[in-house]
Amino acid sequence: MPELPEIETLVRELRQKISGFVFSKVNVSNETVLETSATELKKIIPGRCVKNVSRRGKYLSFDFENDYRLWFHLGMTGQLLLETGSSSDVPHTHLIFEFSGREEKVVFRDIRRFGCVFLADSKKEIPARIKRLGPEPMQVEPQQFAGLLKKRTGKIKSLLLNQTIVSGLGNIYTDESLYRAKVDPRKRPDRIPVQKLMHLHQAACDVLAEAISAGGSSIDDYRHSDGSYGKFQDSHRVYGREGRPCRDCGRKIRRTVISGRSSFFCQQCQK
DNA sequence: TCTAACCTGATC
DNA sequence: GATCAGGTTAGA
Repeated sequence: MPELPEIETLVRELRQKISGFVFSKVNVSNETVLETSATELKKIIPGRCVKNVSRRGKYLSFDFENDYRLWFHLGMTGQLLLETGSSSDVPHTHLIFEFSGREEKVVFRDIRRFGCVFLADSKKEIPARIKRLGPEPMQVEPQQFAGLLKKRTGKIKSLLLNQTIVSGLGNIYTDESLYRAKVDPRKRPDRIPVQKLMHLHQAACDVLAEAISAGGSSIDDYRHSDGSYGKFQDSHRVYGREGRPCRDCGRKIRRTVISGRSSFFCQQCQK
């Protein structure tokens, strides 16, 4: 599910809603999503105040004092919800965080359990998973973006999905970016002019910004922190539109498989 | 650089 | 029953 716009949406909501909240306890019903032991979590979390909620790539973090952070990755089906009722009955609820003097609880739910949660003292050490991330697409210069891709081999779509090159793009937003930049997802970057790669960077920034404004894409499992749906799925131009007409030329959108992932594109428009 | 594997559920 | 799904990664 969740790519950069979906995580950014959650970050903005949760920052607004729980900044200043102090954790009182954490309930762990499934340890398999934890990369930090339940024992340590229960020892460290209570009493910590949420100073900020932030994002790096597809990772979200609750920021405490002294650079202590609680990191979340939502995998394919992860959800971070702010709930008031009894959330523990809902299947696949793995963690529930409670706050001092507050009714709301932060609930981590993940059907397929590809997500993960871990604590880190960022002052001592940046977690390896975070450290290896490439730059944020919206914070990198177009020329640098083009340069990062140019020096690699492989299909452009695979490279955009590689989080160590650029972080935050997933299957939806790579396809949507490549469509807008009119680049064939199967093409190798050494056969794409630098100008076009820079155009691709602009396309990615545009798509990401629009998706954030729409609150992300809710196709299957992604939900806002209040359980509501994102809206950007209605604006997808190629993703999930196999056989339907291209918005620009009317030809049928094609589906192929790249890096084991479905890839949607218009063979007429994307060269 | 690419594939298979990790998991569960929905759909064909 | 087989196939597919917003991700990541260990191993070939």
